[in-house]
Amino acid sequence: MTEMKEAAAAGRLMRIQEAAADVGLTPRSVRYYEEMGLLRPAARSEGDYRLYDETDLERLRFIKGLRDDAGFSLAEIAQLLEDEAARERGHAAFHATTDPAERRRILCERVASFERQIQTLQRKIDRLQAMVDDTEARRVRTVAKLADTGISEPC
Amino acid sequence: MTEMKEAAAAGRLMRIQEAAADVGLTPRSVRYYEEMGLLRPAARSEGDYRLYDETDLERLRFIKGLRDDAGFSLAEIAQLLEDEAARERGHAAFHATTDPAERRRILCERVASFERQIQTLQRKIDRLQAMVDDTEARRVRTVAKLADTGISEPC
DNA sequence: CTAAACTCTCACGTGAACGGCAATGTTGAG
DNA sequence: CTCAACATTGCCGTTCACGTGAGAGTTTAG
Repeated sequence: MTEMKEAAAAGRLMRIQEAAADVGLTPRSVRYYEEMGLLRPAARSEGDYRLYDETDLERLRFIKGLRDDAGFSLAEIAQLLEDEAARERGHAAFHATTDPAERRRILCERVASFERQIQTLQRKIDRLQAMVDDTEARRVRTVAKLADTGISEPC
Repeated sequence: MTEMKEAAAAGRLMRIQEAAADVGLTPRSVRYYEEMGLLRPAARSEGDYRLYDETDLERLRFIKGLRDDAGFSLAEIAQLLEDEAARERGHAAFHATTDPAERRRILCERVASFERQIQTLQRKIDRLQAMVDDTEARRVRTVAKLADTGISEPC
């Protein structure tokens, strides 16, 4: 039992099946997302196997979230990931310099990127909330009619 | 100028193009939704033209909202409309009886239906909100790193 | 070293949600 | 009544987001 339970937290690289299963996708979908330019595996094995690391998994979870929860198309997700990519490039650039001014600029860009992402999601939430409010108003009107029936008992 | 500006509020019936344009859909989509069982036009002309009334338009707007804003599939929308249909049947049944107990039962069912719909939408909002919270947390961490750079000026 | 299990890259197939065209019929203004 | 404008059904085409092999190569336990 000296074998590792799983390719857990550390800097382990996983192949496509394990990676896909981990985030709840199929290998085919993961390859398709790559084809669409949504991600590239951290590395390739000698035999050209795709190898994913933890940041890849986070990215895949992010994609899945946008697809399932928000109903974004892959094209829209690509837009959001453009920002994400810029942040990662910024991360490298951040560690490549020691100039405080430069570091500050990189971090500021990241913050702005996060804010754009939040706004995109928030707009969707707002529209959904409007639908909820609308339905709620109709519910309230119906409850009012219920009171009109004379019987004021709950359902 | 005695002609009506548009087939405005009243009990006017509109043909498919006007109806579709009014809610921002194409005639083709409207026919497809009918084919999928999402709605049936209020009436047909003598020559079998589809004729839509105001409640049809509301229904179409509801469908469009679920599709565009919530990203629901037509199958999921069909589920939600099952409830909507039940409400409309309830509306007829409501006016068909004068029994207060029966009327109360119908209204209670409508309220429950609205509440189910709200919950479905709310679950989606919650998941989106979780993504926003996540992104917000990352933003905050980045802002903290910004403070660490020594310069405490805003961006 | 072998064999099973996994992976690679094409490449074609599929279901959802329409777009678009054809052949035909209906409406309504003039 | 006529004729342009709109409608009908039917059917094939398309895009998106994958599913599903085929055929060949790679990894790794034993």
